[in-house]
Amino acid sequence: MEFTITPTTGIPIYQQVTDQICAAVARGHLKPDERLPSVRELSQVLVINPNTVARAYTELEREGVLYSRPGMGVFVAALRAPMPKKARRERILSALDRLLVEAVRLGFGTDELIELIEERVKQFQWNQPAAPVS
Amino acid sequence: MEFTITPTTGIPIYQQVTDQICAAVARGHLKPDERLPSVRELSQVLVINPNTVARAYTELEREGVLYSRPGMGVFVAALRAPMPKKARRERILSALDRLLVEAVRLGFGTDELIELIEERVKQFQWNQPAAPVS
Amino acid sequence: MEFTITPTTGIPIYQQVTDQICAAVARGHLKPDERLPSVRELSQVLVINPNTVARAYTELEREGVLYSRPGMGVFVAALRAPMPKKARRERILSALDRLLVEAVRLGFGTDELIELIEERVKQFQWNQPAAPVS
Amino acid sequence: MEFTITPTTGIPIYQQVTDQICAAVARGHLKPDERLPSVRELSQVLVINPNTVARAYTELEREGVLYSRPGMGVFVAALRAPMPKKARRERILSALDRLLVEAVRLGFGTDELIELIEERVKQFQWNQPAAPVS
DNA sequence: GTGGTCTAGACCACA
DNA sequence: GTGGTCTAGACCACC
Repeated sequence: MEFTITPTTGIPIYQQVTDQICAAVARGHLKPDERLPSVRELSQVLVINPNTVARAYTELEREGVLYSRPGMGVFVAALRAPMPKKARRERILSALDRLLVEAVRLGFGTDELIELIEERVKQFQWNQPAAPVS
Repeated sequence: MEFTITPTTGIPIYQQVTDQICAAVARGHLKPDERLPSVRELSQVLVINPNTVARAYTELEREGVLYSRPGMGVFVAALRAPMPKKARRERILSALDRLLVEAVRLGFGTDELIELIEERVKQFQWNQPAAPVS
Repeated sequence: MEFTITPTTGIPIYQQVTDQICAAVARGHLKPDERLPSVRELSQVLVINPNTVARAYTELEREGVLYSRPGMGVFVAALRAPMPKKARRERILSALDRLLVEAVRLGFGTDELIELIEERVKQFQWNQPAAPVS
Repeated sequence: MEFTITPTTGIPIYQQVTDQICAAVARGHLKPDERLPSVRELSQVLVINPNTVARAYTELEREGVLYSRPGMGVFVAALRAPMPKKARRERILSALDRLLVEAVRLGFGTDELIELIEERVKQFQWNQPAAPVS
């Protein structure tokens, strides 16, 4: 459970938190019913406002990735039914298009881009599909 | 010159405009010294606020992708020197990471992702590096 | 005496306990002067914190539904005088409105809703008024 | 578009707002692409904090009931695909059970309850199914 | 101790 | 003008 916040990147802090939690869940670093750090705890570690952590937790709870038991803490939810194939495909294509637009703007070729992806994937310690979390 | 605006996608409208112009330039659909539609014209076609189009043009002018001749209109600038390699790499990696986070969340594996990219690239009619435009 | 606890439903656990005890009393599954399981016992069965069970018992004692004999345990109280008609009506209307809001959100029609209620009531094995318990 | 806030009822304010907007949409009082009052406007009318209104709007946006265009305002989304029958049924049954528990506690009989519902439904000006909104 | 809600006020980006 | 994010600090209910 190591999170990194980059406040200057334009990506909202609460979203950086949700993304990293999702990735940790999908890769199995966080297992079902495992307890996450408390709101106050995590806010101190990341040096951000407790409300910001709470917002991240709340959103993931509504997405079904986490569940909270007041007085007890926040926990990883059991794996959920996979989302419809079509919706899943649409979401990844939308994200992919954003990358391709940037690649075109920067003058990257297909081969160079794929090479870059394969390199980055290794750093992610990820190459097999994990359980979808949202 | 066919642009598509999706107001609800979270990506600012002015940025959707700049992205699509950049892509058109990089892929040769817009050639140097070619004239773009006037602010008023384009705003009517896309059904968006003229200020938004003006902002997109201004930004691209500042980036050196376009130039304006007062009273004549806005034109595509000549190809520019490529940006520093390090900055270029950082920008594409940042965009790439956002895609990978989404892919992990949705449970895509490396192979499935790369396959998807190759398929999408064909639809983009793009596989060779073009001149960088910003 | 079979209780079901659903920790994730948003309804506080102590309230789920009081609700189910009240319902059991009102439907005659628990009779006056019958002894309830001890706090420790029930907390083990339901896998919840003993404090939570204690709170439920204390609350029902305060409401006059249960009484405790120190050293002996907790017992079902004799039936009490009904609460004022106006207060009773206000409480059920408040609960009813919450249901109706949900029904409207989900697009249920009046008929469909009432049909559902009649079906559910049968499963509750309840169709005659029982003595009010709180 | 008349909203009523009851701060003392225990139901969170932001949820009272979301409920009333949902009901208005489902009953057709708010039509697709209709603009809602701005965050600041509504917060002044209801005498609550702008953040609270914003939270209500944000949640409904994520549920797909509303959409926002930064700089323009918040609008009613087009009707969405209905949710799966099973999920819909589960949600209404869960809400229904909460009502039945209260009814049993207060000693209401089936007939009395249904009579009450039919009476309340008339005040809601609602008896036909409307489009589901969440 | 835990999470949940609300208020207040600031700053930014968008149109 | 609009919505979006973040901080600060308060209060409450729950366990």
